[in-house]
Amino acid sequence: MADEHNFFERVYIVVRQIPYGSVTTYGAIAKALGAARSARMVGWAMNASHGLDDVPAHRVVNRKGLLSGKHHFDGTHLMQQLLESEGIEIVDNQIVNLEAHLWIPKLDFEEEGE
DNA sequence: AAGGTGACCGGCC
DNA sequence: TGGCCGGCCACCT
Repeated sequence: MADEHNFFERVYIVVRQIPYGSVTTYGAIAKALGAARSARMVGWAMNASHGLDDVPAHRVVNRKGLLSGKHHFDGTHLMQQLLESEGIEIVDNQIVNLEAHLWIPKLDFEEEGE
């Protein structure tokens, strides 16, 4: 009954599966949705994720590990502190050793049937 | 219905 | 890594 017909929901589903202390990139999410070229749409979906406590948008960063979306959070450093709270080091709004915390979502665009 | 927008990505220098 | 340019695609007005 999930509104998976919406691209946004698809993004939320993936983001919600991001484990604690891990982060992922827009490209990875987009790829998991089968639309690696729609990475921008992923960001769009995140923008709509405001108010959705089920969507840890703070665990989503751009390709370089930059907290691109921190600017949209309630607090300026809210996103950073959230990540640091999970054991992720952040310097200059950028994740340190991104690959160490990088988590690539599996193709769950049909995993929801579980 | 059409145009503009955007929390991006990849390629090139 | 960093800066610039084009492409991409769904959402909003």
